[in-house]
Amino acid sequence: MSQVTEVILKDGSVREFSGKVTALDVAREISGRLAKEVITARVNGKLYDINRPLPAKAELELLTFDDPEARDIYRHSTAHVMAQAVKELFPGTKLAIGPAIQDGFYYDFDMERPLSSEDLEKIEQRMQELVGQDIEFERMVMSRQEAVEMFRKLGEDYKIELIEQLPEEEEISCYRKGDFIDLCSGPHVGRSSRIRAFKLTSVAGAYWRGSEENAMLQRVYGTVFAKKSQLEEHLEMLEEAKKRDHRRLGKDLDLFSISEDAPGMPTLHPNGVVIWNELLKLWREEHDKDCYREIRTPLILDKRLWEQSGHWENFRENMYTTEVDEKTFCLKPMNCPGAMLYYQTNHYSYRDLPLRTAELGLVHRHELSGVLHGLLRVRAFTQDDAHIFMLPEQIGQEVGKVIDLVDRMYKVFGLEYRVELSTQPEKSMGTKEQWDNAIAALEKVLEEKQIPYKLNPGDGAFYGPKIDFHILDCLKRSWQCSTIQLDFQLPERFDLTYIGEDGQKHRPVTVHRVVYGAVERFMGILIEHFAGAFPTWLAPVQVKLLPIADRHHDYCHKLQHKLTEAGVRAVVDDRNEKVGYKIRQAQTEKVPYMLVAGDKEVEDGTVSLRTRGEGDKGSTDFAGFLEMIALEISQRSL
RNA sequence: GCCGACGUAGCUCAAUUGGCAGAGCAGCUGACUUGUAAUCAGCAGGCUAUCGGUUCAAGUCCGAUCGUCGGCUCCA
Repeated sequence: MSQVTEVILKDGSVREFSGKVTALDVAREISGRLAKEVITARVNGKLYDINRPLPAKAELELLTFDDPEARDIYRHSTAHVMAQAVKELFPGTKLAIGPAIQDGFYYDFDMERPLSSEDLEKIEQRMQELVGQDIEFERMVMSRQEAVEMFRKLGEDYKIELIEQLPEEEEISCYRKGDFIDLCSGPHVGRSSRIRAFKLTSVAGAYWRGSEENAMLQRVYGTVFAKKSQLEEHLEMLEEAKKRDHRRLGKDLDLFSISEDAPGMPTLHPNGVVIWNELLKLWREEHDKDCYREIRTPLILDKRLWEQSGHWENFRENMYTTEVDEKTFCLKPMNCPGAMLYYQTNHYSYRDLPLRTAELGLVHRHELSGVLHGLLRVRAFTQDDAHIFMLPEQIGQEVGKVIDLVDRMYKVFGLEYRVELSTQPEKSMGTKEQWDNAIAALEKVLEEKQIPYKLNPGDGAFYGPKIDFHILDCLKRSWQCSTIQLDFQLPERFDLTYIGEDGQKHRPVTVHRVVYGAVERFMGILIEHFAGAFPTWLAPVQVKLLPIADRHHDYCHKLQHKLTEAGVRAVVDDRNEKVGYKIRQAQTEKVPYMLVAGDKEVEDGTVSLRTRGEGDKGSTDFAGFLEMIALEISQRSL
């Protein structure tokens, strides 16, 4: 009796096959092209190898590289080919893990000596050969014991550790490619020849399971695509991203520098300070609208205070200290204790709340040297902080107002963001009940505002849960900017009170929140976001006046004066150079507007306008230009 | 902090097996008086990150320190 397989395709059509049939067979039936491109199949809702026989009744969906799940399988299979190549080239290498990641994959290896970039080339070459051999990825299911024994024989200690930690009911599967066997839930791409355009990009150390306690492994990163053109496009994109790197642009545009003598503590140059001041101007305008009151608290405070706040216990390894008069003082890593001291200087009625105190506070945190990264990860930074003291029933309203403020301000820059909610970490203060209430309050606000968010269990601050706003940089790395953190602990520790309607003392709730996060980091993100071509309102120099010859200098200086009076940042390039040269420099400085003036313009009282983006715009009436640019600046147009 | 790579003029980069540290741009001086992305000529610019070692000789080789860069979250 021959077995019949009934296949239901995505469009609802039904096909019948006799005997063993695989997803690849079905794809071949449909079209030769699909057979070439199919990577994996969804069979009755489960992902299947395309060379795995289908069950008697199969609802089948064929997935190609365009599908995100198939893409990850493709990447993961490439990681396996790489592992095979490494094991062949470096016998004795132990395999750890090799997952798919954004744009590619990696594999961690435990090996005798570190890999060099020449090794990467060799590995890549060997991979090319393996792919060319067109070996089948063969799925093997085995018992837990069989698997452990097999990997013990192979000396794959990490695989044994992984198996032992898999849940009891989990099926143990391996994949064999020629002589190479790896533990893997699959599925894979069927045959190695399906893997086409790959490149190994870097090698780095990485700890087994990400913990410093464990062995340091060699991690090889790679990227892979279904088509060569896609790979090339991706590599070009990375090159492009490098040009946007804020560290490169910070130097080119003379915005900031970081001295070897102050690692992680940036020095802002005059151009950077212009941007800084504009950011703070916007910030103050928007905060005034929401009735924040700005305060300033000390940089250095007695250790006693940090013991009271709980920072000494929970944050000590990140704090700088100094001895003065036989007392220990700490350089503030956060602004909250200062804000608490301010609250304590007065008595409050429930009518005084919410009290919104804002502070642009410079904080220092001793981050590990290896994590420093331009302006994006620093040791000294200015938080655009605020502490809101409120009645417990005001939480929803106040957090909602902050969310609106963040959204309003990010829109000015055209930045997109993702929201995350983080809950109670292992190391934390307060009771489970307090935490649960706080988390519930935050969830409620997000849901009421219909904001999609990702849950980060255990990622909250030690004093309370938080809502984070993440912005992506040019390399799609995610950076936390705004954060809204509930805190039931500090009011307790500092014994903050207000007098309620009942005439009794009550405990206020505190929200810590930042919008930019760190002003330095936000600037770094903006530099990359705009690739240094800032919108006019942020541009360090908004207009450059370019006289053609010496006799036009006076005219240009007169116009510069008018621009400056109107609040426009304008400079005259009165060096003894040709206009082409001056234009070239203004362009590389990414100045939004250039005004060229020669005999004709002086005579007519006009200017010849050139914009950064569109080039020569021809003769323009100066008064009209002034009006236009003043409006553009005041509206903070993008 | 850990793993790896790197550190030469303000910037970008050269310098053969260890054999006199060099170029372009920027800067300064002068000439040219300039019309939409680089005018020409000249001058100056350095304790090769720091400290120590090997050597007749070190930018180059060895060791340490400091810093920078890429990773150290993605679970078979």
